[in-house]
Amino acid sequence: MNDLAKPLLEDVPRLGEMGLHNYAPYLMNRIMGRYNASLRDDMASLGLTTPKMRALAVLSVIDGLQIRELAVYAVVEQSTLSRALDGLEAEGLVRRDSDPGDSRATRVTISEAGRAAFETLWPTMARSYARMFAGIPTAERAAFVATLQRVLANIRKHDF
Amino acid sequence: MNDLAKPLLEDVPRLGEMGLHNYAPYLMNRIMGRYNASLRDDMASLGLTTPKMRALAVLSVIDGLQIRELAVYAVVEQSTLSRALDGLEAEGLVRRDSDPGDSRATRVTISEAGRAAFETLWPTMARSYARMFAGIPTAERAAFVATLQRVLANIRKHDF
DNA sequence: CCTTCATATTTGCAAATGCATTTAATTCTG
DNA sequence: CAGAATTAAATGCATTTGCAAATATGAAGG
Repeated sequence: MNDLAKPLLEDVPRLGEMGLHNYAPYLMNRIMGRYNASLRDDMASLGLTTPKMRALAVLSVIDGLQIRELAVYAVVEQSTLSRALDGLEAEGLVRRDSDPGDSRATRVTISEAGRAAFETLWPTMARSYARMFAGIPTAERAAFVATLQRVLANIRKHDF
Repeated sequence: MNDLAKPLLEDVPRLGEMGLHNYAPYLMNRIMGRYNASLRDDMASLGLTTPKMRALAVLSVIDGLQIRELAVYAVVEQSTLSRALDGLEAEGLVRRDSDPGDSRATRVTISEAGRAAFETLWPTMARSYARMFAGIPTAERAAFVATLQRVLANIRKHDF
């Protein structure tokens, strides 16, 4: 066993000492739990599920992704995404075409109807976002996003 | 309709303009998606599910909560928590006692075995946490947590 | 004090989820 | 270049989830 690793492991602070409200992962779960739940309710009234909504949101920004890439971006299990795409395709909001460069893969394209659908739900998302950061100055928001980007870079498996 | 609300709604920036990687809720979902998935795998090998693990984590810090409070703290649907507690109680990790002051309610207490169980899984959580914030200086972490607390205060429904 | 409304928890049930497997295609290796 | 290992996506299936209803208790109003 490595000598250097030991002190690090022994130095782990206890959760109770830090307190839940100073533990970033806890706070982030609390926040996203509420954010996603509230968004899910809004989406339900528009006939969309969370996986469908996330797929549309990502595709509205980066179109023509492979399904496995979309799964990473949208933070949805690949099998769940596959079924969400069945629905979106049936509703004419996206198209699945075989990837010309790799015939195992499928590229997903958002349709005009899909863009229109996202346009109708975006104000709801934007409203949630505005509420989250209400009263937080621009500089603080920017610093926050910068840290989020560093954290994502630390833990992501894929390089996107 | 209120005059003041209109300009705000029209001013909503588009997601595409901001880009996914500058959109805080997106980044947080990406981060927590990976964090929770990785933790879930680790917990599975210890025979615990995410709801069980979260309940134990919260109780290790704040014991004797009512179930509905625990559901909020642990970010678990109450019906799901109810079933997770069935499991934890059967394994002797927590106890459910009728609340003396309100016999509709149940207070949940962590047992010694429960604390011990959490002690064994905490190093795993701490390792994930350390990895997330590797290379991020103390001051930046503190600012980040401060912003998280403000955001939570903005969106939470309960005052805890 | 009784009726009505609200709150805490559990449970039934249908739907959603995710793991593991399958199918199909690509890449690697000897 | 044949065979083995890898990757992309879809699907079968058991588990999990969460909504809604049921149960039980407490609080409020006339």
